[in-house]
Amino acid sequence: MTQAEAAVLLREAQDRFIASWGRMGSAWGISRTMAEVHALLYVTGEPMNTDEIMERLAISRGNVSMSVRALLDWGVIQKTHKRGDRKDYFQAEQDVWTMLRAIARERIKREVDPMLQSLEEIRELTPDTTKATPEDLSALNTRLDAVQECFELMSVLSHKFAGPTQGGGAGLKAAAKLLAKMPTRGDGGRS
Amino acid sequence: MTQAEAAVLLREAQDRFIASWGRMGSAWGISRTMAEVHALLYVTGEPMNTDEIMERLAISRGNVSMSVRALLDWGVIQKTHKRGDRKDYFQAEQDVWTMLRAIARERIKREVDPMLQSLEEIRELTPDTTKATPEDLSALNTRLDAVQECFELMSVLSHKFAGPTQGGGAGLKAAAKLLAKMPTRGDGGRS
DNA sequence: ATTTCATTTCAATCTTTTCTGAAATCTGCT
DNA sequence: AGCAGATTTCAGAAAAGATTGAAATGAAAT
Repeated sequence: MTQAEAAVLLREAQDRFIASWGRMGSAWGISRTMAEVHALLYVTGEPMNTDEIMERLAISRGNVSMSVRALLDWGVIQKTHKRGDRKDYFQAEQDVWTMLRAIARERIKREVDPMLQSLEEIRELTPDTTKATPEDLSALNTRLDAVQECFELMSVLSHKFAGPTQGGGAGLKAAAKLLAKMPTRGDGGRS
Repeated sequence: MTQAEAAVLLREAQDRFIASWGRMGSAWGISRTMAEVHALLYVTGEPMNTDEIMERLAISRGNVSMSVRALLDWGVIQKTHKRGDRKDYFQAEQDVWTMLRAIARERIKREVDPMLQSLEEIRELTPDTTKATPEDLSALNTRLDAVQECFELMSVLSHKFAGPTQGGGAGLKAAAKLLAKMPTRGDGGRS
Protein backbone atom coordinates (compact mmCIF):
# COMPACT_ATOMS: atom_id res chain seq x y z
CA MET A 1 0.00 0.00 0.00
CA THR A 2 1.47 3.33 -1.03
CA GLN A 3 1.42 6.43 1.15
CA ALA A 4 -1.08 8.05 -1.18
CA GLU A 5 -3.46 5.11 -1.09
CA ALA A 6 -3.29 5.01 2.68
CA ALA A 7 -4.07 8.72 2.88
CA VAL A 8 -7.21 8.31 0.75
CA LEU A 9 -8.37 5.39 2.84
CA LEU A 10 -7.71 7.25 6.07
CA ARG A 11 -9.69 10.22 4.88
CA GLU A 12 -12.58 8.04 3.72
CA ALA A 13 -12.70 6.13 7.00
CA GLN A 14 -12.60 9.33 9.03
CA ASP A 15 -15.37 10.88 6.98
CA ARG A 16 -17.58 7.87 7.49
CA PHE A 17 -16.99 7.86 11.21
CA ILE A 18 -17.76 11.57 11.37
CA ALA A 19 -20.99 11.06 9.46
CA SER A 20 -22.12 8.20 11.72
CA TRP A 21 -21.30 10.06 14.86
CA GLY A 22 -23.17 13.09 13.57
CA ARG A 23 -26.24 11.02 12.75
CA MET A 24 -26.19 9.42 16.18
CA GLY A 25 -25.74 12.76 17.89
CA SER A 26 -28.75 14.26 16.20
CA ALA A 27 -30.89 11.28 17.22
CA TRP A 28 -29.94 12.07 20.82
CA GLY A 29 -30.76 15.73 20.68
CA ILE A 30 -27.27 17.10 20.00
CA SER A 31 -26.81 19.19 16.89
CA ARG A 32 -25.35 17.22 14.02
CA THR A 33 -22.54 19.68 13.45
CA MET A 34 -21.48 19.76 17.07
CA ALA A 35 -21.28 15.98 17.03
CA GLU A 36 -19.29 16.08 13.79
CA VAL A 37 -16.75 18.51 15.17
CA HIS A 38 -16.35 16.24 18.14
CA ALA A 39 -15.99 13.17 15.91
CA LEU A 40 -13.37 14.91 13.79
CA LEU A 41 -11.27 15.83 16.79
CA TYR A 42 -11.65 12.41 18.32
CA VAL A 43 -10.91 10.43 15.20
CA THR A 44 -7.85 12.38 14.16
CA GLY A 45 -6.54 12.69 17.69
CA GLU A 46 -4.68 15.82 16.56
CA PRO A 47 -5.21 19.30 17.96
CA MET A 48 -6.88 21.36 15.21
CA ASN A 49 -7.53 25.06 14.84
CA THR A 50 -10.67 26.84 13.69
CA ASP A 51 -9.57 27.15 10.06
CA GLU A 52 -8.71 23.48 9.78
CA ILE A 53 -12.09 22.46 11.22
CA MET A 54 -13.96 24.90 8.98
CA GLU A 55 -12.26 23.56 5.91
CA ARG A 56 -12.55 19.88 6.76
CA LEU A 57 -16.26 20.01 7.61
CA ALA A 58 -17.18 22.80 5.19
CA ILE A 59 -18.89 24.92 7.82
CA SER A 60 -18.65 28.57 8.75
CA ARG A 61 -16.32 30.19 11.24
CA GLY A 62 -19.22 31.16 13.47
CA ASN A 63 -20.50 27.63 13.53
CA VAL A 64 -17.10 26.25 14.51
CA SER A 65 -16.82 28.82 17.24
CA MET A 66 -20.20 27.90 18.70
CA SER A 67 -19.77 24.16 18.39
CA VAL A 68 -16.36 24.23 19.96
CA ARG A 69 -17.64 26.35 22.81
CA ALA A 70 -20.41 23.87 23.49
CA LEU A 71 -17.99 20.93 23.39
CA LEU A 72 -15.74 22.72 25.89
CA ASP A 73 -18.78 23.25 28.13
CA TRP A 74 -19.58 19.57 27.90
CA GLY A 75 -15.99 18.85 28.87
CA VAL A 76 -15.26 16.52 25.95
CA ILE A 77 -12.60 18.65 24.27
CA GLN A 78 -9.75 20.82 25.54
CA LYS A 79 -8.12 24.01 24.34
CA THR A 80 -4.38 23.81 23.62
CA HIS A 81 -1.75 26.04 22.01
CA LYS A 82 1.23 25.78 19.74
CA ARG A 83 4.43 27.75 20.19
CA GLY A 84 4.61 30.76 17.94
CA ASP A 85 1.01 30.37 16.77
CA ARG A 86 -1.65 32.71 17.99
CA LYS A 87 -4.53 30.43 17.04
CA ASP A 88 -6.42 28.26 19.53
CA TYR A 89 -6.16 24.54 18.99
CA PHE A 90 -8.71 21.99 20.15
CA GLN A 91 -8.16 18.40 21.08
CA ALA A 92 -10.66 15.71 22.02
CA GLU A 93 -10.51 13.60 25.14
CA GLN A 94 -9.08 10.32 23.85
CA ASP A 95 -10.43 7.92 26.44
CA VAL A 96 -13.89 6.74 25.38
CA TRP A 97 -15.05 6.05 28.91
CA THR A 98 -13.95 9.41 30.21
CA MET A 99 -15.78 10.94 27.28
CA LEU A 100 -18.96 8.97 28.00
CA ARG A 101 -18.80 9.92 31.66
CA ALA A 102 -18.63 13.58 30.72
CA ILE A 103 -21.62 13.24 28.41
CA ALA A 104 -23.68 11.31 30.94
CA ARG A 105 -22.87 13.81 33.66
CA GLU A 106 -23.90 16.78 31.53
CA ARG A 107 -27.12 15.21 30.34
CA ILE A 108 -28.20 14.24 33.83
CA LYS A 109 -27.43 17.72 35.06
CA ARG A 110 -29.34 19.39 32.24
CA GLU A 111 -32.30 17.08 31.85
CA VAL A 112 -32.85 14.69 34.74
CA ASP A 113 -32.20 17.17 37.53
CA PRO A 114 -34.66 19.78 36.18
CA MET A 115 -37.25 17.02 35.76
CA LEU A 116 -36.75 16.04 39.39
CA GLN A 117 -37.21 19.63 40.42
CA SER A 118 -40.48 19.82 38.47
CA LEU A 119 -41.67 16.63 40.09
CA GLU A 120 -41.06 18.08 43.51
CA GLU A 121 -42.96 21.23 42.63
CA ILE A 122 -45.86 19.16 41.36
CA ARG A 123 -45.88 17.10 44.54
CA GLU A 124 -46.19 20.29 46.55
CA LEU A 125 -49.36 21.10 44.61
CA THR A 126 -51.01 17.88 45.60
CA PRO A 127 -50.34 17.15 49.25
CA ASP A 128 -51.41 13.71 50.37
CA THR A 129 -51.04 14.45 54.05
CA THR A 130 -54.76 14.99 54.46
CA LYS A 131 -56.69 11.78 54.92
CA ALA A 132 -59.43 13.33 52.82
CA THR A 133 -57.40 13.31 49.59
CA PRO A 134 -59.69 12.18 46.81
CA GLU A 135 -59.00 8.96 44.97
CA ASP A 136 -57.70 10.54 41.78
CA LEU A 137 -55.18 12.73 43.53
CA SER A 138 -53.70 9.89 45.47
CA ALA A 139 -53.47 7.76 42.34
CA LEU A 140 -51.63 10.64 40.70
CA ASN A 141 -49.23 10.82 43.61
CA THR A 142 -48.50 7.12 43.33
CA ARG A 143 -47.51 7.57 39.69
CA LEU A 144 -45.49 10.69 40.37
CA ASP A 145 -43.64 8.90 43.15
CA ALA A 146 -42.74 6.03 40.86
CA VAL A 147 -41.26 8.38 38.29
CA GLN A 148 -39.47 10.37 40.95
CA GLU A 149 -37.92 7.30 42.53
CA CYS A 150 -36.65 6.21 39.19
CA PHE A 151 -35.15 9.58 38.24
CA GLU A 152 -33.58 9.96 41.65
CA LEU A 153 -31.90 6.62 41.19
CA MET A 154 -30.52 7.81 37.87
CA SER A 155 -29.23 10.98 39.39
CA VAL A 156 -27.52 9.08 42.21
CA LEU A 157 -25.98 6.66 39.76
CA SER A 158 -24.67 9.44 37.58
CA HIS A 159 -23.02 11.18 40.49
CA LYS A 160 -21.51 7.94 41.61
CA PHE A 161 -20.14 6.69 38.32
CA ALA A 162 -19.84 9.77 36.21
CA GLY A 163 -18.86 12.29 38.85
CA PRO A 164 -16.25 14.86 37.87
CA THR A 165 -13.84 13.74 40.59
CA GLN A 166 -11.29 11.11 39.75
CA GLY A 167 -12.30 9.24 42.90
CA GLY A 168 -15.09 7.04 41.66
CA GLY A 169 -14.62 8.17 38.08
CA ALA A 170 -13.13 5.02 36.68
CA GLY A 171 -16.20 3.16 37.89
CA LEU A 172 -18.35 3.51 34.79
CA LYS A 173 -16.44 1.06 32.67
CA ALA A 174 -16.02 -1.30 35.60
CA ALA A 175 -19.71 -1.14 36.44
CA ALA A 176 -20.71 -1.83 32.85
CA LYS A 177 -18.46 -4.86 32.64
CA LEU A 178 -19.71 -6.11 35.96
CA LEU A 179 -23.28 -5.88 34.78
CA ALA A 180 -22.48 -7.65 31.56
CA LYS A 181 -21.31 -10.60 33.63
CA MET A 182 -24.07 -10.42 36.19
CA PRO A 183 -26.30 -13.49 36.06
CA THR A 184 -29.95 -12.88 35.29
CA ARG A 185 -32.99 -15.06 35.80
CA GLY A 186 -33.18 -15.47 32.08
CA ASP A 187 -29.91 -17.25 31.37
CA GLY A 188 -28.91 -18.60 34.77
CA GLY A 189 -25.58 -16.89 34.41
CA ARG A 190 -24.56 -18.51 31.13
CA SER A 191 -23.86 -15.39 29.08
CA MET B 1 -61.06 20.00 50.06
CA THR B 2 -64.09 20.00 47.81
CA GLN B 3 -64.50 17.80 44.76
CA ALA B 4 -64.23 20.84 42.51
CA GLU B 5 -61.03 22.05 44.15
CA ALA B 6 -59.51 18.63 43.84
CA ALA B 7 -60.39 18.44 40.16
CA VAL B 8 -58.68 21.75 39.44
CA LEU B 9 -55.59 20.65 41.33
CA LEU B 10 -55.52 17.34 39.54
CA ARG B 11 -55.75 18.99 36.17
CA GLU B 12 -53.03 21.49 37.04
CA ALA B 13 -50.68 18.79 38.30
CA GLN B 14 -51.27 16.64 35.23
CA ASP B 15 -50.64 19.56 32.89
CA ARG B 16 -47.37 20.36 34.58
CA PHE B 17 -46.23 16.78 34.40
CA ILE B 18 -47.16 16.63 30.72
CA ALA B 19 -45.22 19.81 30.03
CA SER B 20 -42.11 18.55 31.85
CA TRP B 21 -42.20 15.21 30.16
CA GLY B 22 -42.59 16.90 26.80
CA ARG B 23 -39.62 19.17 27.45
CA MET B 24 -37.49 16.25 28.50
CA GLY B 25 -38.54 14.21 25.47
CA SER B 26 -37.55 16.91 23.06
CA ALA B 27 -34.12 17.19 24.70
CA TRP B 28 -33.68 13.49 23.94
CA GLY B 29 -34.67 13.67 20.33
CA ILE B 30 -38.32 12.62 20.68
CA SER B 31 -40.95 14.97 19.38
CA ARG B 32 -42.48 17.08 22.11
CA THR B 33 -46.02 16.15 21.16
CA MET B 34 -45.34 12.44 21.12
CA ALA B 35 -43.86 12.72 24.60
CA GLU B 36 -46.89 14.73 25.75
CA VAL B 37 -49.33 12.16 24.49
CA HIS B 38 -47.38 9.54 26.35
CA ALA B 39 -47.29 11.65 29.50
CA LEU B 40 -51.04 12.24 29.31
CA LEU B 41 -51.80 8.55 29.03
CA TYR B 42 -49.36 7.67 31.77
CA VAL B 43 -50.41 10.31 34.23
CA THR B 44 -54.14 9.72 33.89
CA GLY B 45 -53.77 5.95 33.75
CA GLU B 46 -57.07 5.86 31.86
CA PRO B 47 -57.56 4.51 28.35
CA MET B 48 -58.34 7.52 26.12
CA ASN B 49 -59.57 7.81 22.57
CA THR B 50 -58.37 10.05 19.77
CA ASP B 51 -60.93 12.77 20.40
CA GLU B 52 -60.15 12.98 24.09
CA ILE B 53 -56.43 13.27 23.40
CA MET B 54 -56.99 15.89 20.67
CA GLU B 55 -59.07 18.00 22.96
CA ARG B 56 -56.90 17.71 26.03
CA LEU B 57 -53.65 18.57 24.24
CA ALA B 58 -55.18 20.88 21.63
CA ILE B 59 -53.61 19.08 18.69
CA SER B 60 -54.98 17.81 15.39
CA ARG B 61 -56.45 14.42 14.64
CA GLY B 62 -53.61 13.59 12.27
CA ASN B 63 -51.05 14.45 14.88
CA VAL B 64 -52.70 12.21 17.47
CA SER B 65 -52.85 9.38 14.95
CA MET B 66 -49.15 9.65 14.16
CA SER B 67 -48.01 10.12 17.74
CA VAL B 68 -50.05 7.18 18.95
CA ARG B 69 -48.72 4.99 16.17
CA ALA B 70 -45.14 5.86 17.14
CA LEU B 71 -45.84 5.15 20.81
CA LEU B 72 -47.30 1.76 19.87
CA ASP B 73 -44.13 1.05 17.85
CA TRP B 74 -42.02 1.96 20.85
CA GLY B 75 -44.13 -0.42 22.91
CA VAL B 76 -44.97 2.07 25.64
CA ILE B 77 -48.73 2.19 25.05
CA GLN B 78 -51.37 -0.38 24.16
CA LYS B 79 -54.54 -0.31 22.13
CA THR B 80 -57.73 -1.29 23.99
CA HIS B 81 -61.46 -1.20 23.31
CA LYS B 82 -64.70 -0.46 25.08
CA ARG B 83 -67.87 -2.45 24.61
CA GLY B 84 -70.30 -0.82 22.23
CA ASP B 85 -67.79 1.84 21.20
CA ARG B 86 -66.18 1.75 17.81
CA LYS B 87 -63.33 4.06 18.77
CA ASP B 88 -59.83 2.85 19.61
CA TYR B 89 -58.64 3.56 23.12
CA PHE B 90 -55.03 3.86 24.19
CA GLN B 91 -53.50 3.10 27.54
CA ALA B 92 -49.97 3.60 28.78
CA GLU B 93 -47.83 0.95 30.38
CA GLN B 94 -48.07 1.78 34.08
CA ASP B 95 -44.85 0.28 35.37
CA VAL B 96 -42.07 2.85 35.08
CA TRP B 97 -39.32 0.26 34.81
CA THR B 98 -41.09 -1.70 32.12
CA MET B 99 -41.55 1.58 30.30
CA LEU B 100 -37.88 2.50 30.63
CA ARG B 101 -36.85 -0.92 29.43
CA ALA B 102 -38.97 -0.51 26.32
CA ILE B 103 -37.45 2.90 25.63
CA ALA B 104 -33.89 1.71 26.20
CA ARG B 105 -34.44 -1.32 23.99
CA GLU B 106 -35.85 0.76 21.14
CA ARG B 107 -33.12 3.37 21.30
CA ILE B 108 -30.35 0.81 21.29
CA LYS B 109 -31.94 -0.96 18.37
CA ARG B 110 -32.38 2.25 16.38
CA GLU B 111 -29.20 4.10 17.22
CA VAL B 112 -26.49 1.98 18.79
CA ASP B 113 -26.89 -1.04 16.52
CA PRO B 114 -26.67 1.00 13.29
CA MET B 115 -23.58 2.74 14.69
CA LEU B 116 -22.01 -0.65 15.35
CA GLN B 117 -22.77 -1.68 11.83
CA SER B 118 -21.12 1.45 10.47
CA LEU B 119 -18.08 0.82 12.62
CA GLU B 120 -17.73 -2.65 11.18
CA GLU B 121 -17.99 -1.33 7.65
CA ILE B 122 -15.35 1.26 8.38
CA ARG B 123 -13.06 -1.38 9.83
CA GLU B 124 -13.36 -3.34 6.62
CA LEU B 125 -12.06 -0.31 4.74
CA THR B 126 -8.91 -0.16 6.78
CA PRO B 127 -7.54 -3.66 7.26
CA ASP B 128 -4.68 -3.88 9.73
CA THR B 129 -3.74 -7.42 8.80
CA THR B 130 -0.86 -6.24 6.67
CA LYS B 131 2.25 -5.47 8.65
CA ALA B 132 2.85 -2.56 6.32
CA THR B 133 -0.15 -0.54 7.58
CA PRO B 134 0.98 3.04 7.95
CA GLU B 135 1.06 4.63 11.35
CA ASP B 136 -2.03 6.81 10.91
CA LEU B 137 -4.23 3.93 9.85
CA SER B 138 -3.32 1.81 12.79
CA ALA B 139 -3.90 4.73 15.16
CA LEU B 140 -7.34 5.11 13.59
CA ASN B 141 -8.06 1.45 14.13
CA THR B 142 -7.13 1.72 17.77
CA ARG B 143 -9.66 4.53 18.22
CA LEU B 144 -12.35 2.75 16.26
CA ASP B 145 -11.82 -0.39 18.34
CA ALA B 146 -12.25 1.56 21.56
CA VAL B 147 -15.57 3.00 20.39
CA GLN B 148 -16.71 -0.34 19.08
CA GLU B 149 -15.90 -2.15 22.32
CA CYS B 150 -17.86 0.40 24.22
CA PHE B 151 -20.92 0.28 21.97
CA GLU B 152 -20.88 -3.48 21.92
CA LEU B 153 -20.94 -3.48 25.68
CA MET B 154 -23.98 -1.21 25.59
CA SER B 155 -25.73 -3.44 23.14
CA VAL B 156 -25.05 -6.52 25.25
CA LEU B 157 -26.26 -4.75 28.38
CA SER B 158 -29.44 -3.64 26.71
CA HIS B 159 -30.24 -7.13 25.54
CA LYS B 160 -29.52 -8.48 28.97
CA PHE B 161 -31.47 -6.01 31.04
CA ALA B 162 -33.97 -4.55 28.65
CA GLY B 163 -34.69 -7.55 26.48
CA PRO B 164 -38.28 -8.09 25.42
CA THR B 165 -38.46 -11.48 27.13
CA GLN B 166 -39.67 -11.59 30.68
CA GLY B 167 -36.69 -13.76 31.57
CA GLY B 168 -34.05 -11.17 32.37
CA GLY B 169 -36.50 -8.34 31.98
CA ALA B 170 -36.98 -7.49 35.61
CA GLY B 171 -33.25 -7.00 35.87
CA LEU B 172 -33.04 -3.33 35.00
CA LYS B 173 -34.42 -2.03 38.26
CA ALA B 174 -32.46 -4.60 40.24
CA ALA B 175 -29.25 -3.76 38.40
CA ALA B 176 -29.71 -0.06 38.99
CA LYS B 177 -30.26 -0.57 42.70
CA LEU B 178 -27.28 -2.86 42.91
CA LEU B 179 -25.06 -0.25 41.29
CA ALA B 180 -26.31 2.45 43.59
CA LYS B 181 -25.07 0.37 46.52
CA MET B 182 -21.84 -0.74 44.89
CA PRO B 183 -18.79 0.68 46.68
CA THR B 184 -16.49 2.92 44.64
CA ARG B 185 -12.93 4.02 45.23
CA GLY B 186 -14.23 7.50 45.86
CA ASP B 187 -16.29 6.90 48.97
CA GLY B 188 -15.01 3.61 50.28
CA GLY B 189 -18.56 2.27 50.23
CA ARG B 190 -20.05 4.94 52.45
CA SER B 191 -22.87 6.16 50.20
C1' DA C 1 -74.00 -3.37 -0.84
C1' DT C 2 -74.37 0.73 1.29
C1' DT C 3 -74.01 3.79 4.88
C1' DT C 4 -71.61 5.64 8.71
C1' DC C 5 -68.16 6.52 11.57
C1' DA C 6 -63.04 5.99 12.52
C1' DT C 7 -58.41 6.08 11.19
C1' DT C 8 -54.55 7.01 8.21
C1' DT C 9 -51.98 9.52 4.95
C1' DC C 10 -49.61 13.29 3.01
C1' DA C 11 -48.96 17.87 0.54
C1' DA C 12 -48.93 22.34 2.15
C1' DT C 13 -47.93 25.22 5.94
C1' DC C 14 -46.05 26.64 10.09
C1' DT C 15 -42.42 26.40 13.80
C1' DT C 16 -38.13 25.54 15.50
C1' DT C 17 -33.48 24.83 15.07
C1' DT C 18 -29.28 25.50 12.88
C1' DC C 19 -26.08 28.07 10.08
C1' DT C 20 -23.90 31.98 7.96
C1' DG C 21 -21.21 36.08 7.52
C1' DA C 22 -19.89 40.33 8.69
C1' DA C 23 -19.43 43.62 12.51
C1' DA C 24 -17.92 43.93 17.15
C1' DT C 25 -14.89 42.41 20.56
C1' DC C 26 -10.92 40.60 22.40
C1' DT C 27 -5.74 39.58 22.78
C1' DG C 28 -1.14 39.89 22.55
C1' DC C 29 2.54 42.22 20.22
C1' DT C 30 5.50 46.33 19.07
C1' DA D 1 -1.52 53.48 22.44
C1' DG D 2 -2.10 51.44 17.99
C1' DC D 3 -2.09 47.53 15.10
C1' DA D 4 -2.83 42.76 13.35
C1' DG D 5 -4.73 38.84 13.83
C1' DA D 6 -8.11 35.73 16.21
C1' DT D 7 -12.50 34.93 18.27
C1' DT D 8 -17.24 35.81 19.45
C1' DT D 9 -21.74 37.41 18.68
C1' DC D 10 -26.05 37.71 16.63
C1' DA D 11 -29.58 39.27 13.08
C1' DG D 12 -31.18 37.33 9.14
C1' DA D 13 -31.25 33.25 5.90
C1' DA D 14 -31.70 28.45 5.23
C1' DA D 15 -32.79 23.91 6.52
C1' DA D 16 -35.02 20.59 9.22
C1' DG D 17 -38.80 19.10 11.67
C1' DA D 18 -43.53 19.21 13.28
C1' DT D 19 -48.44 20.06 12.47
C1' DT D 20 -52.61 20.61 10.12
C1' DG D 21 -56.65 19.41 7.57
C1' DA D 22 -58.93 17.35 4.15
C1' DA D 23 -59.14 13.46 1.04
C1' DA D 24 -58.45 8.52 0.90
C1' DT D 25 -58.83 4.34 3.07
C1' DG D 26 -60.60 1.02 6.28
C1' DA D 27 -64.10 -1.35 9.13
C1' DA D 28 -68.25 -2.23 11.60
C1' DA D 29 -73.31 -2.00 11.34
C1' DT D 30 -77.58 -2.25 8.73
